[in-house]
Amino acid sequence: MPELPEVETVREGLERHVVGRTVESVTVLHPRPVRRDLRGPAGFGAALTGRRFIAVRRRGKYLWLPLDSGDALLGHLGMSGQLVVQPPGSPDERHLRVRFVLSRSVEDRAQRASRDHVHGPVELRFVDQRMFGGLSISDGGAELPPEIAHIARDPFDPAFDEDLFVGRVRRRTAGIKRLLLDQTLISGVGNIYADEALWRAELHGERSGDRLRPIQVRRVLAEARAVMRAALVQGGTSFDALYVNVNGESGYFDRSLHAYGRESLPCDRCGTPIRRVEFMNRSSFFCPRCQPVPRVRRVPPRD
DNA sequence: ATCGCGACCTGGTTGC
DNA sequence: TGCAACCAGGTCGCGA
Repeated sequence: MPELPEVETVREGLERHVVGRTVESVTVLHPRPVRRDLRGPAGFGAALTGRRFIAVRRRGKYLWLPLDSGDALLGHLGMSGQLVVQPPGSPDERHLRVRFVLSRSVEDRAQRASRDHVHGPVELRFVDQRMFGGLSISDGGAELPPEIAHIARDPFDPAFDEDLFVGRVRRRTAGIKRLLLDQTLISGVGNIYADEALWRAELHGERSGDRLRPIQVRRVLAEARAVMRAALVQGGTSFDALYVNVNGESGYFDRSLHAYGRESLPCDRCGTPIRRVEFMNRSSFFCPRCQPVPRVRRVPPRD
């Protein structure tokens, strides 16, 4: 379940191993992951062949790789996506969907020789069991793909506007968890870190945005930052070399979770069993004592 | 504009 | 042992 920390870990890996390389060939093994690209699988591959990756950027859970053409390769990992860098010839992953064979230019080889000892071709592979994720080419999207212009800045973006976020949350009637998951308000937060941030802030996810004090919104934002920062530090150390993992490192971080996935286990603060409830067709975990359900029930408007 | 829900996907796990 | 139901959840699109 890649959220911001996992995606940032992938970004760093790609920056190290893919930037500067040129696309020699592209093989789309399943059409679904490139469904958003109107060129179709063949056109997608043709448009990328011969292009060079010049950077890797991220906003929230989206990644994009600006190309030497001014366009960009835009990607989202969805629920189960991975981007891995492998030596050519290594066995295909079970759910390999797209393969990019990358070469390294002579000038780039000289430039980066001290940072990266892999000189031969490598493969960038998009692996995705459930295929909620995808790749597409964003025309002119090097700076910021227009497809994701509606996504808010994430809390690690230096230009993230905290006052703006607080103001927008406090004008909304939806529960704070739903608002944390709204990528147009704040990006990068998913179900796991939303629950963790709320546990740390001692707020129930159903508390309406417009009934929260500014300091409470600031608190949950600070906790979201803190928990994602901690995950990022751990995730960043869980791989090196060529293998850029997405799912693997969440296992490391499991041990640091206080709410998510801990149904019936004692709250680490007060010992009360953690509760699990259905929410938005998924699960929410919270401590019923530290995070009391709001007294005034939010009722959806009738008629 | 905002809210809240269902659809999209696959495969590992659970229960009968 | 076999099979079906359930569960994981990010994002989009829709109706209200």
